[in-house]
Amino acid sequence: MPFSPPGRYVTTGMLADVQALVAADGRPHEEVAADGAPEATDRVAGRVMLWRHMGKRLFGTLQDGTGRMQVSLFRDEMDPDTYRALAKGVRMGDFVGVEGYRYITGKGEPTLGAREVTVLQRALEPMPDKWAGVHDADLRYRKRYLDLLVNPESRQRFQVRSAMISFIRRWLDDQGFMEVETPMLTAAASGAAARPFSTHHNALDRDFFLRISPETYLKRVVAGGFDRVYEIGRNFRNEGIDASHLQEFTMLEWYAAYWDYTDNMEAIRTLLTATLEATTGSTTVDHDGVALEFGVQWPVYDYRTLVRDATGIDLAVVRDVDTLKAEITSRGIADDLGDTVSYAALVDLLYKRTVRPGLVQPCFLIHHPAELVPLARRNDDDPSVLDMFQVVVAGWEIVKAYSELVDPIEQEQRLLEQVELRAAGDDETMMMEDDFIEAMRHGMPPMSGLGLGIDRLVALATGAPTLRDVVLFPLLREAPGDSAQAPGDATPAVGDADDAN
RNA sequence: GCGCCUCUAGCUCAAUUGGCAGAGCAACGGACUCUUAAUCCGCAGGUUCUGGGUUCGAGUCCCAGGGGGCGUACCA
Repeated sequence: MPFSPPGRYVTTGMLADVQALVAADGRPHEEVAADGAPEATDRVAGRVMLWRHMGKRLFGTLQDGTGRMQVSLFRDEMDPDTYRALAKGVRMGDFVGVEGYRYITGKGEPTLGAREVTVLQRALEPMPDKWAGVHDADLRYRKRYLDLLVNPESRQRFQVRSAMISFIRRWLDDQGFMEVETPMLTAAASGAAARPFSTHHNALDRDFFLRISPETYLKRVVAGGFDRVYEIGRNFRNEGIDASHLQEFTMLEWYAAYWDYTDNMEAIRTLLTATLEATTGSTTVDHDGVALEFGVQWPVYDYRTLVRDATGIDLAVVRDVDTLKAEITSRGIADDLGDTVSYAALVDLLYKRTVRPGLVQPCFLIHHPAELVPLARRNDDDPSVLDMFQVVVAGWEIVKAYSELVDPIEQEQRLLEQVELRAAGDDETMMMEDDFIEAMRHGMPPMSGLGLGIDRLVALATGAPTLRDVVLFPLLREAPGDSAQAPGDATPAVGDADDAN
């Protein structure tokens, strides 16, 4: 059967909306038909999910972004040849438009009785099993369109994701924050302790890094006079993959002049509870059968106290690499620490092994040792710790924030210490950024910034066991036999390639 | 990176101790006037991830490689 699909199909509404209208009408078919040939009142379009052919009558189920709705075709109500062609020619997966009249079937199903059916586009490949769907994780990630089509819980995760980001944007806008964009291709990877991806700019014949954090650029923006700014965007870190880590992940960072970290503690608690309430309808999140309660005051834990209670190691006393290394190994917390050269890396390892897994309910973790973050402001009463906090939930860090270091002299000194560590073999230190120091020398107001891992928040809120389930197309290895080139391998064709777009 | 598990038809899964590779759904042909995963009849569908090995005989056992999952290490 030859179909000639049109490029456009005007509907009178989305499926869920039309279905509600039909249900509200509520007239059985006999009643509608008693008045003679019923007039078409609605036009809908969607993908054919079911097509049940019963001789002189057939029922189809269409699906669009709002839901599903049943349509029916009667041979007696249209040209028999057309009916036959549609009954035989339409397959699951095809897109069709249906113009028809409203009625309720004997079983109570709101249905659009077709006067005219338009095939909008055929599907040449078969749909996944209509009942079993797609379960294979590999297939779900590589062919996400099939996953979204047949797995409602996957659909819903991405709807929640979108709603959360949208809500967060509005909230920040309402608080007087301005959304800005800063470079992803940068000369120095800064703002976090992580290994970067590197790439090459041909015309400049120079290597660049994909940003691991927008932090130092956002501070430059604040220095420029925009007192409250935020950016929602991708960060890239050249690290391993697991349930709570992705190579590219979406981060919200904001900076507010004249705030300190305590202002951010209050702000993030307000924002997160409001976001959960608005997008999931509750401030309680189920996590493997444990109810995570966001709607209360979150406990505040002192970092070094927790580490001391969990391990017996007092980081206020143990201040150098070698002693700490000895303490860790002698207590059997870790054995192979031979290549770890920085105090910060050891502290971090200690905390992640012993403390973090026990932090299940939402909590604030504050006053990390000063060595951990070279961009954070020291505490006035105890300069060996930072005015900093993290929000930890279910063993996942979803927020990191601190009062910012805005003293250029101290900043330069602390970045120099990072450079020395790098020279000693720690490849996850920050790089020196002279331009950032210079910006600070021109003057920066006191401020506090905050970073929120959007993917993790969405995964927690939707019960997704892994971040790959809340990212549409997570990075995977090349599929066997896949001829597509990875983006990094793309070679421009001969000639000008710059007028694409 | 390392360790463990896994890969069978388009999809979801079977296949006894190593003994003829199967089912449901989808597809294809047909029947059917109220279906809801419609039902019924028929038909077809395979490099059992790839390559090697052991064996009279391998989906099954062994070796190497690839994809995926989980754990672990690094990171948020």
